[in-house]
Amino acid sequence: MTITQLKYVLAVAEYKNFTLAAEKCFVTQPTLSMQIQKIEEELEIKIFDRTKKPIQLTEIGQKIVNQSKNIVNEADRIQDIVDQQKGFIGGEFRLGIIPTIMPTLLPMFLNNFIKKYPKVKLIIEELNTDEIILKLKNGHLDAAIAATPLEEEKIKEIVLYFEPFVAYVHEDHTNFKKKEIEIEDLNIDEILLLQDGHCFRDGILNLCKYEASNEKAHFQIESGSFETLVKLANEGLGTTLLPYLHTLDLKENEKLKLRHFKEPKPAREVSLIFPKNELKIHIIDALRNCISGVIKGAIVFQNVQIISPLQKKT
Amino acid sequence: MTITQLKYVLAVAEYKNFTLAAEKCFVTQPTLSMQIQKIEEELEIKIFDRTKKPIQLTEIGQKIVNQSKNIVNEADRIQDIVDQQKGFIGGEFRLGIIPTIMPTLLPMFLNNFIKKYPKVKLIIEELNTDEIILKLKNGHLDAAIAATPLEEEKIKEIVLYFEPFVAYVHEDHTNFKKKEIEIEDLNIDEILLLQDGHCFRDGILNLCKYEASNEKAHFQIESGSFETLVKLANEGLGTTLLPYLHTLDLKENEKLKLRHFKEPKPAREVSLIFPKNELKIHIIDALRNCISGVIKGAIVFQNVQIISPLQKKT
DNA sequence: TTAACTTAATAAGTTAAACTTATAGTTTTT
DNA sequence: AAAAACTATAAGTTTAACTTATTAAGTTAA
Repeated sequence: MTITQLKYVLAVAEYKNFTLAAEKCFVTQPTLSMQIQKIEEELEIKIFDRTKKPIQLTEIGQKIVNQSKNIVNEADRIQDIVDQQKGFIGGEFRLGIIPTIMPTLLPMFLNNFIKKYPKVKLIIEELNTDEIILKLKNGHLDAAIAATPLEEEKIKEIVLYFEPFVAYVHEDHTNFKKKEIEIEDLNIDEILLLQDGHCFRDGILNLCKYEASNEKAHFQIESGSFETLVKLANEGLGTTLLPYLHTLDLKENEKLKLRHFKEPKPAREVSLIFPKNELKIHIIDALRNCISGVIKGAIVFQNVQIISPLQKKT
Repeated sequence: MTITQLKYVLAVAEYKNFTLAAEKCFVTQPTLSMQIQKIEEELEIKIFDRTKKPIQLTEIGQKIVNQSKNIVNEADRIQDIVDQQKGFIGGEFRLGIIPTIMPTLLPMFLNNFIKKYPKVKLIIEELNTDEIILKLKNGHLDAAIAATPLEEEKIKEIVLYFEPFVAYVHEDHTNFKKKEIEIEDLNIDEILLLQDGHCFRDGILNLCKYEASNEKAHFQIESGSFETLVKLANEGLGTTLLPYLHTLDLKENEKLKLRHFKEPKPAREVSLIFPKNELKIHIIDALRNCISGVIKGAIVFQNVQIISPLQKKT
């Protein structure tokens, strides 16, 4: 049994097709067929059920695939360990970003980063916080950008910036007449929120002293993007809260509806998070420097109070 | 990088000697030298510092060795997975046993087991409970025999038997005159205990309503074996508690000093414990049946109260 | 239902890798 | 200084991995 054979098995399991899998492995189809046969003979089991079309995994085959993923993953980390020791800034780097940060932050640093570190192959995934934590722990991600603090045992957080929330108010609302508003001016019943799963939503619920045990009957409208929420607010359907960076993209007439909070402004803490093993710490450092550089020009430091992204457990 | 190369690296790291490592790997010394060189070239680092005698690992080499252990371990599990699927009873099986169970239980079933399952290569280690839990979790052990319940998330327990505690009392002590004694007759200050780390000790402390926060000033005498404790008790230095199976090995004149408890007798629960992944469940089943068989002749069921091996967190 | 197509397996041959024996070069021990 | 212990190198063999070419089997389309 070789690591190469395991990689072939994983490829066939993924593509359900020997020919395609062979291409992806940069070998010819007979090579791959023979190697698969060899490992099947060695273990004296069939990994694939070739009678089905497309090819299916056998029961034991599925178990072997799962274990093979572990092995191949762990094997790939050898190179990471070496790179870290050498201080080499390069190789694959998988970065997760939560949806409410992705569209504003990514364009600010991405170009800069890939020019500065051309040897790094950055693979970016949009994921919510729960998925990110899972993937950081099992090694599918090298780092992520999310709202913190998360209080996760095996995950380290480095704060990048504090992003104040800004209220987006309809012209007819009483808050529209105020220059600055306070948390007490908000009514949980009239706030438009992102659908569940977005940690930004949890943060807002904390802000409004929402108890996790309550029914959700109030929130009839929940969207997956701020754009929708802004449009709904325009229709007079409620107030929404936007992270500061999102407000920069609004049209001029929409910006008039923004109302900042009095200090200390409610804000979210945005951090670069990564496993405590610090496997790719050099790339993480590079990334942090890069983001800190661009963010200084965009967010001035203010007196803020941090809203936790975790739901309060009453 | 191949699994074979990683195994060679591990062998050299273990034996600090290419020639010896080569033997253990069943290849010639040049083969091993060349393969080590090859992986070093591929990673462009030196794993071993050959200037030192005996050969030492470099800093990065140590990290690679650690990771290689993971990989090789995970790779070995492929065969386990296949064996499990086939219901094959064989291969290596690593069993941990706590020191207070080892000398009495092991001789009772070992011969029987190895005759019944000649294909199983049983590797037995004497370890205390903490070490056992650690090694079960990281895969260095396949199963273990320990006092339970342990309330460990990822570990499954199958009760083998309940083993009553028996008091061993000096002739001059008031308890010596009683036919049966009660827990209340015991005074924590005069009980001879095993040194810390043995879970049997923790069990006894629970039994005597010892509070974990107390000072340990009372226990001046703590030994690593029951033999010593018995001798100390013979000298009139205190009372000790023995698990029932240990009392069978006492000399006739010593047996006269044993005092059983009134029912419900304090007892420890002895279980076969193993990771919930149930990787070697067939061997575990075989082992359980084997032990249950011999134990039925040795311990008759009685009314008992289980003493937890965990220290109570008042 | 036959022909064309898709896909996996097999055969034969090549290349590359892993391994062997023999030997040279170091360092350590006596 | 010689012997011993140990690793590296060289040359050659065996084995394994891979290639191209072809066959076989199943699927789709005419």
